[in-house]
Amino acid sequence: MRDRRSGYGECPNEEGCPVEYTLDVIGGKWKGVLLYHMIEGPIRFNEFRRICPTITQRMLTLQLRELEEDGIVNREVYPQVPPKVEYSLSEFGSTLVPIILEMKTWGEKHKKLSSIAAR
Amino acid sequence: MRDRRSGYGECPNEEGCPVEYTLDVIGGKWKGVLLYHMIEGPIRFNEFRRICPTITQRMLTLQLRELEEDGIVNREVYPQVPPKVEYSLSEFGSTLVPIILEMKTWGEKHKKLSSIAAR
DNA sequence: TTCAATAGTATACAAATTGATACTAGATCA
DNA sequence: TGATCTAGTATCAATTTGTATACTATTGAA
Repeated sequence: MRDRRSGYGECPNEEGCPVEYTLDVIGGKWKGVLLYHMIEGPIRFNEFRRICPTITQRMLTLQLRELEEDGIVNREVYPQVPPKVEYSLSEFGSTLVPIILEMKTWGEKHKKLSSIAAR
Repeated sequence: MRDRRSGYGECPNEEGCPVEYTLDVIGGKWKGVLLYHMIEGPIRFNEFRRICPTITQRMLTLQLRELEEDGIVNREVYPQVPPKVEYSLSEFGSTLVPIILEMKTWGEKHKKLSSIAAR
């Protein structure tokens, strides 16, 4: 549902489900996690890779590009060698922080509980 | 990342990202939307279909089954013909409501703005 | 001089997720 | 008698996501 013109936007059945709209923006497989790690401040490409070692370079690139296209993250390139590129939440992206923090809170609470239950 | 034993759970790099954990539970393509429509109370299979006409029967079944497996929704079958099956948030599922409501709030606000911007 | 580091791109392929369509049973309605 | 309703299955196709590997340019360090 990436293409907003053929997906959500065209469906005229009602005025559109707000949750569906939100998921259209942050519903990518890794987007929530990436946004989470940007809350603290700008972060570099390879820092992401170290923090989430299970995401591949390709996926990281793709998800960051989509977030950039949607105006959620800013990408700043420093003309250095070796290259330095920093990703950070845009002003618009910052409006998503409450959602991400609710996810963090829930995860912290129930991750703990499920690891206890697993004993 | 459905299989918690091979996905999130096995990765021992740190104690695990809470947002990743949360997305492991509600990250399915339609789960957020389905949970949202259950907030108001129990809802039947075909009611979901009418409310979200773009979800296929198959996907609806699959996503509801996963939510059920994870203890997030209750499925109640009424022995009638034609059949009646109601889905509702479990007590555990209700702990996710704050996340869903944040998504709703955000969607309502920015859906409006983007439809204005589109003129 | 060769190696490491950075932030990627390119390519090929495998696996997982999602979608489209047709089909089912049994009661009720016309 | 045949159509309609419900809550699904079954099967196959298409899309998305993931894996693996090789490659780029430039600087600085060993």
